[in-house]
Amino acid sequence: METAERLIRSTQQLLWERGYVGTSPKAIQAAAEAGQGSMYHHFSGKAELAKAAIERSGAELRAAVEEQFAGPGTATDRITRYLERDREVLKGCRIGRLTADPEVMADPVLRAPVADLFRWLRDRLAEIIAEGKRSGEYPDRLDPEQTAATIAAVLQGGYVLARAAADEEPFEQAVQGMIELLRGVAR
Amino acid sequence: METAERLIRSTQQLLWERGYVGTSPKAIQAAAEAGQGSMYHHFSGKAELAKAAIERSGAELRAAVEEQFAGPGTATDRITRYLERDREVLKGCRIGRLTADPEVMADPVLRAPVADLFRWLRDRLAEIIAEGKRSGEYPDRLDPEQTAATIAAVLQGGYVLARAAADEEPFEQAVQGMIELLRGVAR
DNA sequence: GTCTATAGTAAGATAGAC
DNA sequence: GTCTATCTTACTATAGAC
Repeated sequence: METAERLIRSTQQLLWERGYVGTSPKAIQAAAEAGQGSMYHHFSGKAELAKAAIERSGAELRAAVEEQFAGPGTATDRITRYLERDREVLKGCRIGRLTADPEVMADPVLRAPVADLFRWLRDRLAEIIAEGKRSGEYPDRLDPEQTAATIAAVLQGGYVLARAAADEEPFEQAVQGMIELLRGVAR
Repeated sequence: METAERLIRSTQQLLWERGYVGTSPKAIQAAAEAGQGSMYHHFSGKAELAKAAIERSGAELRAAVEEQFAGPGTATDRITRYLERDREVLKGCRIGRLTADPEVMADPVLRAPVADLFRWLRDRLAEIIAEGKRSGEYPDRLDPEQTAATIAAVLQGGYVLARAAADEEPFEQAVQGMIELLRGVAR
């Protein structure tokens, strides 16, 4: 693999584990097995590398989610498939964790791909719920945007609860609770 | 105010804004208007100070939540009051954000108060839901622990969505979506 | 493209005077 | 209790040789 690619992937991993503030160029270089000069040849610095890494992670997540949504079944089926997908729960969300990073939030260039991913996810969930309403699966009173935000929030919050407990259980409970509520509202 | 107290409060604030990894002793001293020697006289170092600050924040949050729960009304009323309480949404959760901090998660002493708060919160929510079941407000099939985890997760995830968007709206949507689902399941 | 040398700043803490 | 001096290591980058 080329050096630039190794640098991006190592940065993705480190941002996931330690965030932007907690990740040093030196650590990236070590993980990528690249020298100092090599890193600064390919990227202007930590920020540019992080931008590339965050955008890459966003694109990967989008593709993975789209895969869960794509299959057959009712809206509830498709959302359930997404919610129940295998996840590294205790590692948390690669993109969501960046919202806790002060320097990512302060830099519009770094925050943009984070904002974009969640904007896209909520829109996509709202579409599926709207389809469910049109097909008669969900009642008229169900608000697609609200419900989409609730579903996205349960996942992100589930990670928080699980990491706090150092145990996947709260995540699984939160997700199953959400699925039950969704089934309750569905006909 | 005494120096030790100022140091704790400044640390609470900085942990909230920048996390543990992003907060330096120097920044704490500046915020508390305390000298280097002063800080190291009262606390052994950054970790001990953070421990005190996290425990303090946990106790404060617990008291605030208990206040929302304490009033009159049905289970749904009380949970709704808690969900709709005024919050500094874009600042995120003071305790929840620490689950993104690698050094807090790695240190059992720092993680304990975080784990305790969320354990307590989920238990407390589950109690209220169980009361709602006993009073006939909620159906038998509703699982208190699951639903409690879902509610706690919606709040934590709502913060994540709002910060990503730099806008409180997704938080409000997620919360209202949750309230609607809860009302839907209640009789 | 990659390497080593260099550099200024900050992190996190200790020592000892007052 | 608080202050200043000092220390070691890390952060983040630049410069210039190869």
